[in-house]
Amino acid sequence: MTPRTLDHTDTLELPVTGDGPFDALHTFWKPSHYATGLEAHTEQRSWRTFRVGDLVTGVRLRAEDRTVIADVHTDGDYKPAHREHLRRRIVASYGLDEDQAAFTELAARVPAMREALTVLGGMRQSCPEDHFEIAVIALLLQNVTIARTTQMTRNLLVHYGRLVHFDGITLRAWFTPDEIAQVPPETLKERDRLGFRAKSLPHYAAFFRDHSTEELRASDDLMAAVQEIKGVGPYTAAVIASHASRDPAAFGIDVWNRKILARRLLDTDDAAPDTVMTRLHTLFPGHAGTAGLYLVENEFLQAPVAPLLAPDSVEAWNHALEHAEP
DNA sequence: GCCCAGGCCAGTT
DNA sequence: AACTGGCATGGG
Repeated sequence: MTPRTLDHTDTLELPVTGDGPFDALHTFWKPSHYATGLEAHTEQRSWRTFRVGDLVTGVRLRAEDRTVIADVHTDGDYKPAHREHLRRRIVASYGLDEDQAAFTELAARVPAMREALTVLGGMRQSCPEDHFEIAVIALLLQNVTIARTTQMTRNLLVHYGRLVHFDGITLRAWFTPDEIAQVPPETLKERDRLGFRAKSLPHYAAFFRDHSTEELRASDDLMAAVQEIKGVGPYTAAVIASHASRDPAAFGIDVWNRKILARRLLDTDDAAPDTVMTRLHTLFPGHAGTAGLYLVENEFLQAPVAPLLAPDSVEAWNHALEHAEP
């Protein structure tokens, strides 16, 4: 499959206005995140695709001190509205305007958080996905191993996403709700191997097609609103709230991070979800999500799920994506 | 075979 | 309200 080439069309300089330190590497790249092909990271720079309305954009990100420099690549008619949309999206996705002082103050008083804070201080939540995209990712995480989540993600992106090339890197890009809403559940089940999720994805697509990001951001109870979608429960709703809406208090607990938090906060191999959540909210009132993020990422720092790319392995990365079998 | 994965729903107590 | 079985699929 030959990727569509995106040309350099803009450069955005985005100051980090939130207080406290800024850890660019661990803000752009999360050691615990599985490989999607939507983003690639080296020590010095990151690449990521964004759907901006009708446009597919490819962005190279790097930081110079407290300024994030985003080199934008597109293949379509890039207008001032696209530029403004993308600027807001990147600032929000990486929390460049968020204050961290409240969390840092709480965290400094909790011994179990000391190591994570030392190693990752200045890391912000990262969610380049919009509400629809992160909802789909959470759906694909439900009750399966990461290997199968990765398989399903690849199937969907190969069949319904885009393949693009810019600044020397090849990446996949998301499908929009419109682009996938009409795919029949049988196809999602049989061709894309989604299993019982095949019935849910069309409901997700229809909901996010009919409710804009702006509308959802304004919702006074987002978690309740998205749980109206068939296939969205407490876990998926919390992932959407903590990631896409950046609610620092929301944390999606699953069998995986539950064990990590039980060990770090309760000194036991495992515990009931309620026990873990109560402990997390008690230790970090209003910031349970941020606290969970720090503890989980610290856990994966030494053995990342999708490691950083060495600069000389970009060729192999591109080849793998361009020759992926559906 | 059997068990379990970075859950959710519908049907029972 | 709180519990339970079933749901798809693939890997150990």
